[in-house]
Amino acid sequence: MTKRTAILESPAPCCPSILASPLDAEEAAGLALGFTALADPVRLQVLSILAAAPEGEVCVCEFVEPLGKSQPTVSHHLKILADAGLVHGERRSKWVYYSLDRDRLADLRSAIDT
Amino acid sequence: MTKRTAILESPAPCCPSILASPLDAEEAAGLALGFTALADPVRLQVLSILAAAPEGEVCVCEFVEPLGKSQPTVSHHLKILADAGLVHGERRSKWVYYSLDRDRLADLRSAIDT
DNA sequence: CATTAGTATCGATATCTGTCGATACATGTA
DNA sequence: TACATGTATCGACAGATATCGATACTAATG
Repeated sequence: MTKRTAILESPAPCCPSILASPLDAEEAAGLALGFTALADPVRLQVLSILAAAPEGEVCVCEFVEPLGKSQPTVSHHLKILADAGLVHGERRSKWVYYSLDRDRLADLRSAIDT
Repeated sequence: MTKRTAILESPAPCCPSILASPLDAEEAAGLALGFTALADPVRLQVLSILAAAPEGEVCVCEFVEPLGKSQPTVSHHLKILADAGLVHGERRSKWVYYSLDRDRLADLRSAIDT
């Protein structure tokens, strides 16, 4: 038994909450990875642009001008967000379209839920 | 008028949401400061310890052993959390007691609310 | 006043991170 | 095949950050 009470045999205790019980170092490290992805202005703008996109997806090239960053820098931030599971990229011909993973964002939100 | 619709003359548009409309660089920078405070395992543990404290406050010296960090390091992290508004410290005789600011945490949560 | 104990600051250092130019890779087109 | 365009990776560098020992500050106590 873990120290967090299981809720009806829930298969994966996906997201530890800060406020439930004191986090051990490992849980904290995992959560910190997620929040590190949010801890940058450019990446927050990326997420907000994705969230506002009518089609739900945005091509890499469409980020460059509004963010005011170079293409390699944009690519770098998209990779960090993708590694954190917050976005997903899909190549369609020459272009790569990124979309927001709202479930993953909800996981992080619930981690700081009261 | 700002681009965010005012809600009944709400005085301070305290917390921009990622998902409402595309953030400008300034809004994003402000939010990133908050998430930067959460982007560290030690600080997440600090918050979880505070949240679990029955009295709602914890003395600095009580963090050192469970965190496994030196006293200066603990003090450093508490300062970062305090600067971000997530905790508040109050000196009582020799000791400084820190408590969690749940409202500020809720602000950050709402910023990534769907 | 001297001492003790808790906390914050300082200085140093190793590591991480954001940024960009150059370049490689991928894909469509002439 | 050669070329053009979109994207990712590489290499380098400046700035930020986590950490700790030494030290200064604060408050109680002998």
